[in-house]
Amino acid sequence: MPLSPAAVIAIVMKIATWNINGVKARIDNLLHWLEECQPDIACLQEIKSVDELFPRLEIEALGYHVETHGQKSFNGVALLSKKSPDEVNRRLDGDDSDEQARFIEGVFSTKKGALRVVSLYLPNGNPVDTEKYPYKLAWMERLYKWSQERLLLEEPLILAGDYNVIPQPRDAKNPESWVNDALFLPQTREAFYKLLNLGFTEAVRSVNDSDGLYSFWDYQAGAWQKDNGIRIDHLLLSPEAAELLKHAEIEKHTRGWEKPSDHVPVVITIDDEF
DNA sequence: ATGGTGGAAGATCCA
Repeated sequence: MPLSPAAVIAIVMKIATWNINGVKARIDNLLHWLEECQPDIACLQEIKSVDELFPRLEIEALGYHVETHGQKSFNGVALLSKKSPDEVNRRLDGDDSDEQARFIEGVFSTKKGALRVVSLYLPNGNPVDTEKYPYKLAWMERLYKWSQERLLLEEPLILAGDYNVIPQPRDAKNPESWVNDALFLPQTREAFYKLLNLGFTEAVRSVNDSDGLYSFWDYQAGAWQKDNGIRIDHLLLSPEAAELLKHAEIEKHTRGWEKPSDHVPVVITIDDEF
C-alpha cells in the first residue's frame, strides 16, 4: 500500500534568532513577524526591558510561551516557544559578579528527545581600549567552557544569538572599516573559531557559501540603502543538531519595514517536532 | 565624521 501524502510530509520545526533592539519599541514588528514566520522557538536579544514590563500578553495571545531574562535599559534576552520548556537556565557560569542579562537556555521535549536552545547576546566589546573588550573575551571564554560541558551530553544543542562577531572578511560589505573594531579583531575571531571548533556547525554558512550575507545594517549613514551590512547573528549547532538541519535563511526583508530593528531574524528549519 | 541614528531612561549611556 503506497504512503499517503501526509505520511511523507517532513516533520520539521523552525528555530529563529533576532536582536530586536527594544521589545517595547518593536512590538508591532515582532507580532507581525511571529505571524508571518511562525517559528516554533524564537530567541530574542536586546529586549531592553525588565521581566515585569515585557509585553508578554500580546505574544501569548499568538500562542507563545514566554521566558525572559531581562534587565533595566540594556541587554536582555528571551525565549518564545509554541511549547513551554521543561527547564530554563539564566546564568552563564564563570563570573558570579556579572549582572548583565545576556543568556537564557531552554530545554524542550521533542519527539526525538531533549532539545537545548540558548538565546545569547554576546558583549559588543567597544571601545577596545576599555574594560569592555576584556569583558567580551572573558564572556566568550565562559561560553566556551559552558559549551564544552554541554556537548558531553551528545544532544541536539543550538546556540543562537547576536555574537557581535564578524567571522570572516566576506561577512562584511567593507571589511577594511572593521579592522580595529571589537567585532572583527583577530582575538575576537579566534575566540569564535575556538568555540566553533568544539564541533559546532554554523548553520547559515553550512547551507549558503555566497558573499553578501548580512544580518545587521547600522541606522546611520544610509547603511541599509548602501547594503553596508555585517553578519554577526549566528546559530551554532551541536553535531546532533547539525544532523537535523534542513534550511537556514536570513530574513533580510524585515530591515525594510517601518521602524525596523537594525538586525534581521536568522531562521533555521530542523527535522524535529515537539 | 571626533556616533552621522535610535532605544530607554530620565537631562546620558549604550550600540
